[in-house]
Amino acid sequence: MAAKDIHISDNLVPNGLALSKCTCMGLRKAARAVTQAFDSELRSVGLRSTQFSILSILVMGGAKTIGELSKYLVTDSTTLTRNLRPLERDGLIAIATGEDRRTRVIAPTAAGEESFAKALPLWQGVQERLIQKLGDSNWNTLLETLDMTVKASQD
Amino acid sequence: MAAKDIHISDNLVPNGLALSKCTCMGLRKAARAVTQAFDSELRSVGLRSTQFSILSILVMGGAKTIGELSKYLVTDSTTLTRNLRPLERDGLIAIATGEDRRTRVIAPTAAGEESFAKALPLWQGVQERLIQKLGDSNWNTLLETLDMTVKASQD
DNA sequence: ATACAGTATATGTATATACATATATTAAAA
DNA sequence: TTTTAATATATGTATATACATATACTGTAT
Repeated sequence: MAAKDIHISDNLVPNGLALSKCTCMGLRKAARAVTQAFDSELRSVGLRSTQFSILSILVMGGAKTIGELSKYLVTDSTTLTRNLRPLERDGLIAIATGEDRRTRVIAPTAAGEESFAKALPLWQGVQERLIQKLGDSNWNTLLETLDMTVKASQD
Repeated sequence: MAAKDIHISDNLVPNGLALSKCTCMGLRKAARAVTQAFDSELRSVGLRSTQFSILSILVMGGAKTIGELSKYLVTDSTTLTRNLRPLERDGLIAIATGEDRRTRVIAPTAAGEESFAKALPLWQGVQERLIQKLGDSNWNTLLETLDMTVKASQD
């Protein structure tokens, strides 16, 4: 049975809101689908989506502390501490103590920049195919509403 | 430094695509933000977003196999096998062997229906606040483009 | 200068996620 | 009918995620 053949018939709560339109489920579902697509391409260079994101921020934007990264990525800082481990282990980033010695300053290594450079055309391929399938207008709308959603969830 | 003060200045790849507009990063970021909001409400009834989603499908749509759930949720079936564990351990679902004895049929228990009923108004609160903050039109657009994105990622 | 409050990160624990692989069962082929 | 291919789920392993709590450091008040 294909996914599209599954119908959750009785899915209206009393006031008319549909559970099948749960914002959280919809977002997580789409995030899984898209992550699978990106991960599948990036696998050949040994990176995952999350790792590529972190690397891209560091390579394009320069060294950042864990706190800065976690705010930018809307990730708990304890999550980020752990997300950095595989990158450090593989020699793609370096973690140093900052001037404020409570902080850790994360910088890409030469190997990290190289890995990012290898991954970039693969990323670009998936990104472009997705934009093309969605259409420019829908894709732009998607990215805009995602940004709004992040802000709306936070205040 | 606030997240909005962080600027990834040099973020255009040669052909003009911006890394900061990575579809995957945007989706994952928004999924984290929204999940945090829903989880924060659902915590008082001991459910997480993922668990609430699964419960809602079973309660509103009836028993489903792991395969059916995994297709509907765009989740790897091995992930679903594991997602069910906490729900089973807490007595909210029952897992039985189907007529096709390779399959497992997942059904909500009475406790599961009760837990879902308790969670529903909490879910509704977060959902409505989000819709209100985004505006009906933006929210509808979001849910539509998310659906499109799932489809686009899959073919 | 010292005590105390606040901040940045780390660790313990639990769930979420997926790939590679193994197992069990069904369906198809010979 | 026996063999073989396909399907559904489970397990091993690794990463992603966040909360509660602990630790280390900074800044402030006295």
